[in-house]
Amino acid sequence: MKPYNPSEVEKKWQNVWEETKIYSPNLDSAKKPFYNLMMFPYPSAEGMHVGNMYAFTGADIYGRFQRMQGYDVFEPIGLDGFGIHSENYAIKVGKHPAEQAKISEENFYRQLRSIGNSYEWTRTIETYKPEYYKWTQWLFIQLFKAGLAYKKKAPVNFCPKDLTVLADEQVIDGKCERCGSVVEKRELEQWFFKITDYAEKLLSNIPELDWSEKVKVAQKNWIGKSEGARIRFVILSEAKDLPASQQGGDSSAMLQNDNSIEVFTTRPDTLFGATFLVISPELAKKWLDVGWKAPTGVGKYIEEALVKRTLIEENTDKTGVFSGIYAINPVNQEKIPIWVANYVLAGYGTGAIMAVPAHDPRDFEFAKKFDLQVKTVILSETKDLPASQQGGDSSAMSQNDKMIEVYVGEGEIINSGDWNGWKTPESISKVIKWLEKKAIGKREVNYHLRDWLISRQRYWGPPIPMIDCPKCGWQPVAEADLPVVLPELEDFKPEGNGKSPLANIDTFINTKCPNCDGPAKRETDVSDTFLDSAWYFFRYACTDIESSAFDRERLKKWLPVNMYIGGAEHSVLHLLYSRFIAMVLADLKFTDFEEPFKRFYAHGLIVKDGAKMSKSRGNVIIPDKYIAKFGADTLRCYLMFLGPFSAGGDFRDTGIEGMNRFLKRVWKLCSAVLSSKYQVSSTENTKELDTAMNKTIKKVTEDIENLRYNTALATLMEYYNVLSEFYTKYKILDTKYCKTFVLLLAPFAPHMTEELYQQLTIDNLQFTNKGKKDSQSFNSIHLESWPSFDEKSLEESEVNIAVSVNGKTRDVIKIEKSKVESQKFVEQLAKESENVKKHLQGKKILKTVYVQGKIINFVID
RNA sequence: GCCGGGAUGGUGGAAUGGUAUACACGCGGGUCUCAAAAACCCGUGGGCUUUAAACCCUUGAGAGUUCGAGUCUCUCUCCCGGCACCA
Repeated sequence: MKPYNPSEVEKKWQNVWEETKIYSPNLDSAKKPFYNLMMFPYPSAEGMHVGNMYAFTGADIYGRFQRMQGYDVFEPIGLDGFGIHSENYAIKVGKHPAEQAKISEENFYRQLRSIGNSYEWTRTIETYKPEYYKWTQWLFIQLFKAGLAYKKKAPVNFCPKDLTVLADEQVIDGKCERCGSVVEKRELEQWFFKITDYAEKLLSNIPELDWSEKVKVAQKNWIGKSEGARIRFVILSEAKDLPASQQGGDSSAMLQNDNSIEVFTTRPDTLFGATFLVISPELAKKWLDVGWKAPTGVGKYIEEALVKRTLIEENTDKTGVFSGIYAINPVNQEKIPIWVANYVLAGYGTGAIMAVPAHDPRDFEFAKKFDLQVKTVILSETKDLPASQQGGDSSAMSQNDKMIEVYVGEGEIINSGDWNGWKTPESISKVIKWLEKKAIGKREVNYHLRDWLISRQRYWGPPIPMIDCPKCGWQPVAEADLPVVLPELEDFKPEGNGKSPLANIDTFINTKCPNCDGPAKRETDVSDTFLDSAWYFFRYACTDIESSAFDRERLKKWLPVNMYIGGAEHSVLHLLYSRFIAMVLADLKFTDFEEPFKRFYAHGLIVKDGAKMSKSRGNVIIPDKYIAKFGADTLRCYLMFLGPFSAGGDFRDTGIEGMNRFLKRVWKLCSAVLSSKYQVSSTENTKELDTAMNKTIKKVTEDIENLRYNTALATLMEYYNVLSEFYTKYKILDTKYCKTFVLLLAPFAPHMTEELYQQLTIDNLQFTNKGKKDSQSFNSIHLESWPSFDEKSLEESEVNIAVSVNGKTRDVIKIEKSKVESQKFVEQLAKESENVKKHLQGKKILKTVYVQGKIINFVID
């Protein structure tokens, strides 16, 4: 056999696989469907880096393993090429995004082919092609029809560099997720999806997901459920200059007709301790707008606070001003002041809070700064607190503030009339019932999750398929008229005027109303890239269907996705959006499942020299040159051997050579075995080989099932060492050991194992191809059955038993397997060991612990 | 601040409460060669500057549970990731 030449072998088999379509399951007739999905790659112009390859290889190994287990594995691939990132790059290199997309697509697909994954190449998707985004637009329309898409003027995140708005999820630490610019708050009219309608379902479904705890917790925190009460405070009638709110239904704490103000709290049990109210500057501004005559200085403060709000929120200094108005605490009728302060958020709850400085650190800090009353109403359960701290009215905190600290924990309610003696938090619901009875407040649940801001003022995305008619209002484009094709624009750059470049194209804008046929105008914004990727896995299974986005029966067969592998950075963005879309489609009776991903596995990150790979650092590794030098198989194995798949690793050139050596040795051994004339089916000493083989099968199988690829490879190396040693010694090795070896290695190094397997089976007729599929022209290793192991062969005739004295190992003795059950025998043998004798000499054995077949421990005084 | 995950040789890492350091990288020595590369062989946690045996120490620090702890419990230090004025 020829020496190992990866580039030759890899090209050869990649072509054969694609021609014979061995990775293309029949989606309608498949008996055991397995949807193996990896996260939609964004086709960056620089090409695929090793981080991508790491993720894809890990996912592919799992898919290949399942295929050899007898599943009809569907492993699709495509490109998420719409979006700001692609558009910005096109602008940078002075190309049109569509032109750049073509170049990137070609390059990315070439690279994807070179890494040797078992992709279904006949069902690719590119989000920027009309045959795909037609259905993205269709999806938008379904949401609109269901009342889940609406356009509204709201304070939104605006990126001054990308010149577009961003969803909450795309703002990290007040900065643009993409470019890192500090995000501004702007009041703009935008399209939203009502993801908040699904907050409860998104949350309550989490326990049934087979996802890592980390990702589940991240989603849980992002949804951020808080249970509590909405409580009404009457405003003192002296404040006659306050106008009542005209329109009802406003969820914010606008003044109600009966001159009251509402707050949300998770601690209604501390209501007796509420010594003042605080409203957000935004809410105060609304009051001003409807005619509130604020005292001098208050209006100025509000304006200033609002300006500061649009900047970065790094300044957490609490500021505020007394509004001049008082409210009545509904439970004790005390007159308490209303303040306007920057530490209250406008977008959460009612935009107003009741401040309980004794039991909330933020309120405490504020009260301390402005010398406001602090009133303890929860008795601390911590026994060693000074008695002075435990209860009583402590308004004079400024005189002795060391004595008073905030207590946020649980305890007994005190100084609270009827509630005294109740234990919190168990009695919170009791408190709420009490409040409801007296019509002071009612139970309320709030979520951190906001509606998904879906519109973008950019060019490179699917136009939002909506038409604004002066008579009929917003109307969806007729489904028969889809897609709304993205016009080819010369000047596609964003202008930053809050409008998409499409707004300059009269021929695009002017259209007819689908309802009344009168003149109307098209929406000119495009949708967020995250919408493209929120449903692509539906379409993969239905790329051959032209009449609809997907076929219900097809989806029933293939979805939810059996295994989804991707980066943890999408824990809240993509995964949450996809779950939302899947739930909506289920509710609209398009599909039969709510959760799109049964199992999600987050892989680790590949770094270079300890730092995240990035263009700006100049440490991005493109796999091409390594593949050219060592082959994709070597690189695949190297990446998987770095460490646990969930942990990622540091990319280093030196390790690759080691892995290349290993594969070369495997090739060499198989070649030698093949060319040796005397292939015997059994030799004198094959017992140890059988044991090693069966052990290896067991371990590798378990490891791959649990995505422990690094230890699977280590086990294979150990197995190689056994085979190699044997062969060196006897110059003979039955090919079955080699066959098993290449079968186990096949998911990791698909090309070389295919070549070796073909050689090993070429004139070996007694070997039947059990896993053989319908119309294959050759018996690919990748369609073979995964080796099974014989439990009996795992048993060795002799076992090693560690002998320890007081827990310290002093010797290891060999015992015949048949004798391990007799403790007496083992004990006696152990005591005969010279070294053990030495340690037992003159000591009294207090106790002997024997763990069968493993260890015997003598406890001495 | 809250939540989640970590810390093991020179390096990446391995270990259902039962022989810590598997597997590999690197390094050292050797074989082959005029020489080098490749390949192959041997060695490789520390005490320990000869070898072998024995002994002692060693899984971030300290305590505890246990016949026995890298693994379980508590306290602490440091690192990584997420959320963060969400009432």
